[in-house]
Amino acid sequence: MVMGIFSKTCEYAIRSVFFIAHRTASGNRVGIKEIASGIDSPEHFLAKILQDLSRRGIVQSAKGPNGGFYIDERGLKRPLSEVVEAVDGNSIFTGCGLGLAYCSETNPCPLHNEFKAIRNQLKDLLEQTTIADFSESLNLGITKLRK
Amino acid sequence: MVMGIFSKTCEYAIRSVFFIAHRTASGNRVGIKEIASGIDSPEHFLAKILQDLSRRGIVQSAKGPNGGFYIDERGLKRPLSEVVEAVDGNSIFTGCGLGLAYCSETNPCPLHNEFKAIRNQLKDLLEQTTIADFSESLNLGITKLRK
DNA sequence: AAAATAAAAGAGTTTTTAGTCTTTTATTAA
DNA sequence: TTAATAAAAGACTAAAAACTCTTTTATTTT
Repeated sequence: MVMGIFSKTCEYAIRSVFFIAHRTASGNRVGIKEIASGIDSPEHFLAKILQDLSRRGIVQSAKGPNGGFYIDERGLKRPLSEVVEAVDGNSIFTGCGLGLAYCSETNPCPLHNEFKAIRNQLKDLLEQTTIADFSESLNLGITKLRK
Repeated sequence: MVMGIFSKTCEYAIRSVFFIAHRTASGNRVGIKEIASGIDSPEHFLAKILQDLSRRGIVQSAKGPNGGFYIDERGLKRPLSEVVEAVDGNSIFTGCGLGLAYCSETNPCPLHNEFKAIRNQLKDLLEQTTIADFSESLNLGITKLRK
């Protein structure tokens, strides 16, 4: 009954990539402890999420002293939709609002077209904004990532 | 990782009220077995959901022979948003997309305004359509409720 | 009144999501 | 080359959501 648009895992993923992007703009790295406390998430749980994002090349990591997570030039230009898809899959963009597997253009559920418009708007938003897009507002303290 | 807009419970709830409205337009009642098979949901699980909707007055029920569920005149005019709120609460309309409790107009998360537009669109859609609105398209067989 | 019917209620189990704890591996700096 | 550091990996536990099964209560028909 908590019910966000994304899973909690995905919320942590998005907040963490924003945080990492913001903190590693000048080539440095940031550790899991700092990220977890910076975005108010459970440390080890976030570690799992970042391991996965790392395997997928969305974030980069380095072990050992001065190691940590960072995001390379290409990563900063990635749309947010890639983060969301990596974690929650693409059903949020394509799935039927009423949970009907058959639902399609030719075989629509009662709310098919209405939901399509909303899903497309979400899709556009996530595809048009990149990970880097939010560093600026975070820098200025206009937006925040902690609870 | 299945991730619809609504919980499965809520999807069943919406599909069942559409089904009941459609089947009981002329004052008759429909039993839980028929509803469950009509919308492809687990019978006893749906029973719980309908018990709850019944307590809230969204659907009506009658025990015994010729008993079953139905929706009265007032119920048919209820907006879909009441069904959704009864089951999933209102966080879908009000919650922060990134799961941040503090997030608000004066203390926005990085995606606050973007998500607000999407949430409002969903809210409008659900508030402007009533339970009865879909009987017609179901009658014509244009839309369906089974998987 | 008894039998049949059908929802209500209660008490579970299963599955998924979220979160924790411990050990291992890689890297770096002294 | 050893000690320290930090992510990766693995094996868990906890909580929530989804689902099942059984018993009870209300209603109606015979």
